[in-house]
Amino acid sequence: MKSAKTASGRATIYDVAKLVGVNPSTVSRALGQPERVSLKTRKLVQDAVAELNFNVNPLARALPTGRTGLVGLIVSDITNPSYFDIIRGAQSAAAVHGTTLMLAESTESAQTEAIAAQRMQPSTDGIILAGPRMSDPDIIALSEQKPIAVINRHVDGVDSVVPDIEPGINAAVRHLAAQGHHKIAFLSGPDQSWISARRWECLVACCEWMKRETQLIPTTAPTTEGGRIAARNVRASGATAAICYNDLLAIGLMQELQAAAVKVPDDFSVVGIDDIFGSDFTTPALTTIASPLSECGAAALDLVLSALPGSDGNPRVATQRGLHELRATLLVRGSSGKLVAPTQ
Amino acid sequence: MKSAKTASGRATIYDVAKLVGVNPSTVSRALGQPERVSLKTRKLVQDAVAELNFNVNPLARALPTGRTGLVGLIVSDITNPSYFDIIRGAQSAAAVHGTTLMLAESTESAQTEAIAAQRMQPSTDGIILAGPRMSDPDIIALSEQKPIAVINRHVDGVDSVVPDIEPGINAAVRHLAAQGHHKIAFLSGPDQSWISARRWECLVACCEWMKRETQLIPTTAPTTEGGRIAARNVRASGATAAICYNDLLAIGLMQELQAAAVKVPDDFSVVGIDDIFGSDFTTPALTTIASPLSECGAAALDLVLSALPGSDGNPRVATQRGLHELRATLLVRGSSGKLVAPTQ
DNA sequence: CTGAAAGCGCTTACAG
DNA sequence: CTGAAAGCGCTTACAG
Repeated sequence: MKSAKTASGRATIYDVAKLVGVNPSTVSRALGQPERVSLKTRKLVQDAVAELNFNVNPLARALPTGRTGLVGLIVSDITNPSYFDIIRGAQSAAAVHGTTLMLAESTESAQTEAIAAQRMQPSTDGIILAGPRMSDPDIIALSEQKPIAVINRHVDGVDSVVPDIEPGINAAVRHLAAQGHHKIAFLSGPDQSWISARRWECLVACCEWMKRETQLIPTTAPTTEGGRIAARNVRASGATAAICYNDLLAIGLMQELQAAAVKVPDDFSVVGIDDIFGSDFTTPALTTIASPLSECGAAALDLVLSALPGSDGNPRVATQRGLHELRATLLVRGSSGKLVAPTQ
Repeated sequence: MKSAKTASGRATIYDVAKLVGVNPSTVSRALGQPERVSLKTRKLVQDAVAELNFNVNPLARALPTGRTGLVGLIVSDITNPSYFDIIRGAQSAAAVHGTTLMLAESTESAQTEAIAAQRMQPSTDGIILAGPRMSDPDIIALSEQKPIAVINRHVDGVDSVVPDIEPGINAAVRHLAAQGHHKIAFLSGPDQSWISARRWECLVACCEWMKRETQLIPTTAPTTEGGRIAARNVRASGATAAICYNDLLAIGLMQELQAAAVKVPDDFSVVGIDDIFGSDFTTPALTTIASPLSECGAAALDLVLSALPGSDGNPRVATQRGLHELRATLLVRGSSGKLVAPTQ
């Protein structure tokens, strides 16, 4: 540490004030509301700030104002690439607004998630929950303290960002049906995943309409490993195609099927959801229902920020704001296609 | 917001103190140094804390103590999957220590990076710079204010984490030489990337020793797109194999070569560096020099934390601390192999 | 346009 | 073991 201006080694507005010969409050004004200060002092303060290499301490500022300039982002599993896009989107949006992101992970545990949220709560202006595992009441309780935005889940009265999956699922089922598939398996996500249940419901409704069979295959984890493990059950179900809760599951499933000499897509078609990085690296490239994850992250950040006192501040659902880009769309690549050797 | 205990809607130690009937300072002690308070009051305080759902405000605590419990992490490009592993490693390590990560991005610009660091500086206990683009003096200046740890770069007197790339490069060159390759191209990283220069130097030395030719191919960006663009120059160089600054470059190069009907690895071998997520999804799977990125993130966080007043606090280089796992190792997969149809 | 004062929520010597 | 006081760095009515 360098010879200190202050205990923490940095210059404060008092140092600036002394150098300029004004009151600290004037420095504060020159910094925060320059129009309320004479051009001359403004200039003097700027010079002193530059000379002392002064930066305002956002933490100290946060105390009297209640605004920290920090937004928390809690993801359930930082290992999961889907969240990378969300993090990226939120981070970029944050940068635009001069806000900084605080990152935490719930490791798929509702309790860890709640604790992380509690801990972040006092030091942030608001929190984004990406794919939360917490209960609705817990989330609502949280949202009563500070703005909360939820991604991929709907909670009454809480701002949420959930891209419309229906067009994607519809397109996928239609696509598979057209290729001769009659029974479509669904590899589900974690039990507490709200969005997994929605996707399954949507698939059921769609298959009913299209007169196709469908079957739920539970998985041990939303990972490639989980997909691998589920492969046997998928095969045993008699389905000839699968739509998976996420791309990781789909990739794992495909790998395991191929390891068992099941040809994709000739013998079996695989469809993922998300379009994560690398999903087009596989052979065949993964057909997937692309979810605008990065946009979701950005939208969630915008929601939090606009819910802050000073903004318009009406809770709303991003998908209802006419954010037309927040919908899932089918991306047909190589892993889905005509059934060459039906198993039934 | 709920009916407020305080302006920000939360209970403070004053509320707890009032409820218990003690002085706020006693509450503070009961929370921070419970052994300095009678068992009875400690219990009373705990109950009141639970009843009021009180959480200490880390920001307010930070002001008198100078410790924020926050560590900043600045990456040059959040879009680059290599950084995901670093972020992940740092985040996990942070969670273990009850520390929270603040995330920022420099978008490959030295200036943006410096600004981000300046902004983070007052509100964090220390900062991790992953693949910094800033100049040495700037980094040193930063490190004089708060603990700094640098990943994939060496700066005099600054804690740094840089996995030993040499064993990986050596193994790669040996491997390629054994497969009949005589000229090896290197697709370089960004100009300001310290580690790119080191990797190139290392390759030159190794090729010299092994009596192989090598040639530097500059790239426009460390992305798949950059790899694609470089493909033509790589081909023109007469090299029959390439080692790339990172996997993204390698994957792009491979894609473009394949698009031009160049067979990998029969006509040309491609080797990446990092072993990012998805690098084994390609066909052929990418041979790569695996870098322990996640461990680097964790090690950097440990360095920052241990440099804090109260810890032993001697700057050192992680690789010198006997962290044997921090070395790169060759992962031979399908994208490298025997030269079937040499071009020269 | 600027100063002096009080306060944001917490901690920590200093007394007792 | 506990209270009263001062202070961390900043902001914002309130006067002038």
